[in-house]
Amino acid sequence: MATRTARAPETTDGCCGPLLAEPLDEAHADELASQFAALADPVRLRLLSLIASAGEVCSCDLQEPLGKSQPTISHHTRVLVEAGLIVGEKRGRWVWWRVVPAELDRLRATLR
Amino acid sequence: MATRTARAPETTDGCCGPLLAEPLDEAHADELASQFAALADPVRLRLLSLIASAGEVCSCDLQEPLGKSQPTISHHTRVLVEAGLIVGEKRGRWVWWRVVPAELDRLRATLR
DNA sequence: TCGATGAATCGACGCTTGTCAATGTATGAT
DNA sequence: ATCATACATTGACAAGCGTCGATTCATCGA
Repeated sequence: MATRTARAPETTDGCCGPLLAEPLDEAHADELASQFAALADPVRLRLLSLIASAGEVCSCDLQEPLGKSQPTISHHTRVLVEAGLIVGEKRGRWVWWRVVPAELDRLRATLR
Repeated sequence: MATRTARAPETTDGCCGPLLAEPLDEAHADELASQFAALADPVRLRLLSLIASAGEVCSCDLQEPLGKSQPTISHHTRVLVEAGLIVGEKRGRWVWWRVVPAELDRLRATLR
């Protein structure tokens, strides 16, 4: 969530230009790989897709369409947060999730 | 390699428009996830990057920069082939690898 | 203050994955 | 025909990951 320390976009500075232009060094490869790993699970993709297409989603609306337990969903949102792809804001009793378009843009840009 | 049945781009037809426009169904999520999984390893990313930036690369030139054993590299190329991201052509004694730009484009397009 | 509710954490389980040594297979040179 | 070389496959092992039940933590309403 927003209040938790998200450690992903420590990289937002200048990491990882086009993957295909010049060979990656190991450090950048590790960072990139862990971001792609966040997308390498069907449940997380559907989660991300749900959040993105709705603009903003409460956790309470995720469990039913995904068909997973509450701890499992919490685990997946955490992975996406640590990858910098979504952020959660705690409002009242619920957490509202949004995507981070800039981070998706960065990822997309590496596939050039 | 080119002669092995690559089972990835059975999807090249019309799978998976923008991830962020509408919720993914489970089938598409599975396919997409396995493609991202192919990118979710630092060795494979560097492998892909090496191939892409060189245009075409012989396997014999991969082992040294990657610092992995021959079977390990063979394993990773296989994963990338099955994801449809590279193709290999056996010429003489060597296999030459190239990226499949269209497939990378498809993947990139899903991150919108 | 207390009980109820939403979400994060913990512990455990089975499955998948990355890695390598050993072996197999195909191609080229002698 | 035989040997050397380039790559694929197999088998095995450790590490990582997805999942859930149980528990804990935090927030709100009564």
